[in-house]
Amino acid sequence: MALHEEAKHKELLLAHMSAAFPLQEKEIKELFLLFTERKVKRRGFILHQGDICKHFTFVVSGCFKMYAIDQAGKEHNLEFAAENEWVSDLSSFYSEKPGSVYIEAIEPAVILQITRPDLIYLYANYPKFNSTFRIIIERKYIELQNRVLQNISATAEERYVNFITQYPALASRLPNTQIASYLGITSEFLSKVRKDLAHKR
Amino acid sequence: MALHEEAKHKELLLAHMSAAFPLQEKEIKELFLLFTERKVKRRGFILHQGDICKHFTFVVSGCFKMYAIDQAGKEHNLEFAAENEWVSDLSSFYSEKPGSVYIEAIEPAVILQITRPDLIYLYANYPKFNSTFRIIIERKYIELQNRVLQNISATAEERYVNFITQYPALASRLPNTQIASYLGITSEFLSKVRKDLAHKR
DNA sequence: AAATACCCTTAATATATCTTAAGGGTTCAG
DNA sequence: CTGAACCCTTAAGATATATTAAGGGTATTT
Repeated sequence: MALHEEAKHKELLLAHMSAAFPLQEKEIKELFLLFTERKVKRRGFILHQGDICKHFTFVVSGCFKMYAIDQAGKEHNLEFAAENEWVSDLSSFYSEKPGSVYIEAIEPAVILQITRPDLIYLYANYPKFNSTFRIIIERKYIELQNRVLQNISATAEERYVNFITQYPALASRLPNTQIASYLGITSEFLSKVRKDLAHKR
Repeated sequence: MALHEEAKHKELLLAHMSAAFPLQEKEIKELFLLFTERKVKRRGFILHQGDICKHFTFVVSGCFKMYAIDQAGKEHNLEFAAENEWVSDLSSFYSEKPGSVYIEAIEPAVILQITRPDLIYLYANYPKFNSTFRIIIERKYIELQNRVLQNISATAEERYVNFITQYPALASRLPNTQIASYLGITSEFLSKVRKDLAHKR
C-alpha cells in the first residue's frame, strides 16, 4: 500500500515533467529510480541555514516556506512551495557551499527528492532533462521578476491584492503572518491593509 | 576592419559561453553563425513595451536598462546589463506574447543577438547549449532571489550600500536617478541616504 | 481538557519614505 | 555654442509603514 501510494506520487512528478518535453520510457525509468520519496511533518525542516542544500525537491502534497532570518531574528519568506512545485536553495545547491536559508514544512508534506550527483547524471545521459529543468527555472525566474517589479513599484496594499489574486489557493491556506512576511510588511500592517480593503467594498 | 571588430566581439561571447561547458568546433561555428552583431546608440531601444521579445541579447560593450512604466508614468528599473551580461524579456521571449517592459541603452552599445528559432535550433541540435543556458538562467535566478530578500528585509540605506558593494563598476557609471529607480526609492530620498552615509564616516 | 503556542486585530506613537518645490550644476542635441 | 534636458541636492510637509502593547480567539500539544 505504501508502495502503491509512492507509485501514484511518482506519476504526479512524471505528469509535471512531461508537460513541456514528453519523456521516453528509458528516461521515465531513470526518473523513477533517482527520485526518493520522503514524508515531512508539520514544522519539519528539509534545509537549515548553514547546511549545504543537497537535494532538488518536488512537492507532492503539503506546503513549504523558504525563509531567511535577519540579525534581529525576524523571518523573511522568500518563497512558498505547495503541490506540483519545486523548492531548493539553488545558490547552495549549485555552489555546494553552506546556504543561508531554511526550508520548513507549514503543513505535513510528501516530497520527491533527487540529489545533485543524480541530477548531473541525468543531465549528462539524457539531454532532455536539461531542457526540462531549464524551463522549470525560466518559469521561476519570470515569477521572481514580477515580484521584484511589485516590490519596487507597488504599495503594500497593491502587493497584497496581487498576491491573493495570483495565488488564491495559497492565500486561503496560509496564515496572514506568513503572507505578511512574504510581502515584506509586518502582520499588524497587513491587518490594517485588510481592514481598509474591506471598507472599500 | 568592421569585420575584424566583429570577430573580436564574438570571441568575447565564446569565452563567456565556454566557461562552464567548453564548446566543440562545430558548436562554435554554429554559435558564430547564429549570433548577429548590432550597434545601439545611447537612448536607443532594443525592446518596447507591447513588442514581442524576439531576441536573446548578449552585451559586448555599453550598458542597458530594462524597465517598466507604471500608470503614473514612472519608470522602474528591473535590471541593468553591461559588458558580458545577458538581457531579454524572458517572459515575452518564451511566451511569444507582447511584453510589458522596455530595454534601452544607457550608453552607446554593441550587442550580439540570437533569435528564438535559432536558439531552439541550437538547443535541439547541440544539447550542450541547454546546459549552458540553463546555467546562465540559474545564475540570474540566484541574483534575483537575493534582490527579493533585500527588498523584503532591508532598509533603503542597506539596499543602497549593498548595491554599490555588489556592483561597484555599475554604481560608478550610472546616474543616481537610475540607481534609485532600481532600488525602489525616489532619487530625492537616495540623496538623503547618501548624505546620511557620508556623515557617518 | 488544560495549557501553551500561535494568530488576528486595534490603536497610539515613532520612523521611513514620498511629494512638491526650488536652485544650481552638467551634459547633450541642435 | 547655446538652449534644453537631465541630474543632484535641500527642505518642508504629507503619507506609508514599523513598533509597541494589549486583548481575545483558535489551534496544537501535552
